[in-house]
Amino acid sequence: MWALRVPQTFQNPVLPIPNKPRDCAAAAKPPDTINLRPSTTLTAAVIATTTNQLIQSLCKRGNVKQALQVLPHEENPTQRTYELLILCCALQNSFSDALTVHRHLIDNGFDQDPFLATKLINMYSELDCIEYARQVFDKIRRRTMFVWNAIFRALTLAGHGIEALDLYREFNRIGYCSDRFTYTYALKACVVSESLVSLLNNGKEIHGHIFRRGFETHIHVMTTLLDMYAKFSCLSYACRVFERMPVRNVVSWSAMIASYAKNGRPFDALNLFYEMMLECHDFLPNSVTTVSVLQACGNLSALSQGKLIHGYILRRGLDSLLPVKSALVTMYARCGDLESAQYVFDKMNKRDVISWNSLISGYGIHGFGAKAIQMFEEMISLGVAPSPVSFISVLGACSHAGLVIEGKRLFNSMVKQHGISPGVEHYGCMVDLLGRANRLDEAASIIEDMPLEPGPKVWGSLLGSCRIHCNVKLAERASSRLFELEPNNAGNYVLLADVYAEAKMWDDVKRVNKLVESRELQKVSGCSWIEVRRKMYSFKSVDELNPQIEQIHALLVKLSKEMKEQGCLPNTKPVLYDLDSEEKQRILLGHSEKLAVAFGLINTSKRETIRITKNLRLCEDCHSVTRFISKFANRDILVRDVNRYHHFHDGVCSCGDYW
DNA sequence: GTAGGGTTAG
Repeated sequence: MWALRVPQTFQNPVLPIPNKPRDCAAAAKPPDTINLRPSTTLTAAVIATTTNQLIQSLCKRGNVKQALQVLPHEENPTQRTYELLILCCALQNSFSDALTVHRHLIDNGFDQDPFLATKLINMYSELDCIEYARQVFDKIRRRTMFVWNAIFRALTLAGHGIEALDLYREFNRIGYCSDRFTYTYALKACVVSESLVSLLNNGKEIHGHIFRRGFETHIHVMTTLLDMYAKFSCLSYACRVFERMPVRNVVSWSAMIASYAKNGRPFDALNLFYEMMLECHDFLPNSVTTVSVLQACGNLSALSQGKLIHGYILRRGLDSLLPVKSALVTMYARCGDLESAQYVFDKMNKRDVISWNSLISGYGIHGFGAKAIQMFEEMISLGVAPSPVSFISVLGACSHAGLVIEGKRLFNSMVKQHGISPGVEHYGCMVDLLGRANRLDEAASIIEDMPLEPGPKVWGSLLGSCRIHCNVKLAERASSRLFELEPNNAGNYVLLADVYAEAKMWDDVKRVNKLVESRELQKVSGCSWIEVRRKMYSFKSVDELNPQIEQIHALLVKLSKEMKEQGCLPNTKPVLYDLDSEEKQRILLGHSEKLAVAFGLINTSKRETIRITKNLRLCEDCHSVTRFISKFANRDILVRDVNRYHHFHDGVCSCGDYW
């Protein structure tokens, strides 16, 4: 099935290419007196013996304006002259000059030249003028494979996936055969679609064509195919493509590592990286590979692994590129080592908006909202324009720190001061900011008034806040929308059941749990992990696999007695079942994060910070127990949950019990 | 004359 949609741009097919002033065209004589800068006149004139050569020479120097001054004096501009003019306009990013060249080319009868049409399509694509590229394509009668591939590339780069696939269907219908380039563009078109409807089936259909036409051995096509499946989170398909590739190179390995890193399988990403180091003797990982590996380390909070990779990057001299440095900043921040993140950032001799965003979000997840705002403002004062992601980072930081007024101010400054209209993600941040701060009505009215369709993330933020502040009515409203939008996301049902449990509405808890069972949904079970002496240990609730499990349980029972003696009673709210208090306490003692903390206490030295990561939100009881342990055992404990960091020190948590 | 993998958020 092909999805069809007429693009908006087709409604106005004739685009304004201005007419060349005729008096200029009439002056077709040798350029004996042309007003050029003295230095240019000298150097260009020495090399050029004809006007065509002079124009070409000026283009090669990037002087498109001067080349255009000379152009009217050339009676017979050649294809090569136009080619260089087009390339120069694209390189100089000059749209007005591009239109002049295009007009001139039409006037001189070159508009049906497929070679120049290809170049024009590429030029308009680079100038972000996809409508003009499409018009060139529509007008050219002789469509070579270069012309077709150029428009597929342009549409794909512009994110017009549906339009590209629509045209690709036409291409096949007419009887053209895809080559290796067409296949890569068509596959990419499936993932860049602006539509909410998944084009995975189109991708699978193209895969079928590739298979039947014997392109399954082509490394570029296969790598793009692998990447397409990964972008649709179809990891098993991506793996199969990777495994069946007859030849692999650094790009195919990197693509597979990135697929794991981006799809919640950081362990596999790291394992594959190491396998690559062991198995591949003809090539080494490059900077792109290491960026994905750093991302995996950050996702795992695997600080010592991250440091190892950092060492490797330095030894190989891969640290000169900005993406590697930004990835290092993120890795250190996500691994809980903000000092190192700041150190890497400080040592950067050049920074772009992404480097700043990395640091801002780092401060955000650690709960240092004011510092994140300070960095955001410093970035602007240094002349770096904030991107939409900068606002997500800084608004997220406000949300974690409860900085409602500052968050509102920053949100309002988006359009007024920076010309960025808020996207769904920004509204989601505001719902989160207000909701967490128990301003649930305000959060709900943000959703009602927003000009965009609130997606599942926005309703999810509201439901999350309803869970924190136990608002049954609003939770029911948010979840009914979420059940429509994401019927298979078990997390939403769990959140609603949490709200009912807290309100002691046990019949409703049962009803929601039955719904989960009847829909055969898989709840994500809590999992925590800890890195001890460069090894990762993971824990699930009621874990019997760890050889030290008895020792861990004994320690937790001892600590819980100690807590009770000091008047700290267990918080049984997080237990969703209607059980007696003792049974609830027993369940609470089996929570994965407590097991990991106890394991850390047993297996690390007194001065070491215990670093734990959890795949879900930290539960209230585990939070208060960890706070107690940090004082009682005099240990610094760092816990990263799905949202943010908690630094426990001397009985206090950095989140101020606000998370 | 065209091609594959990577950085920031939630």
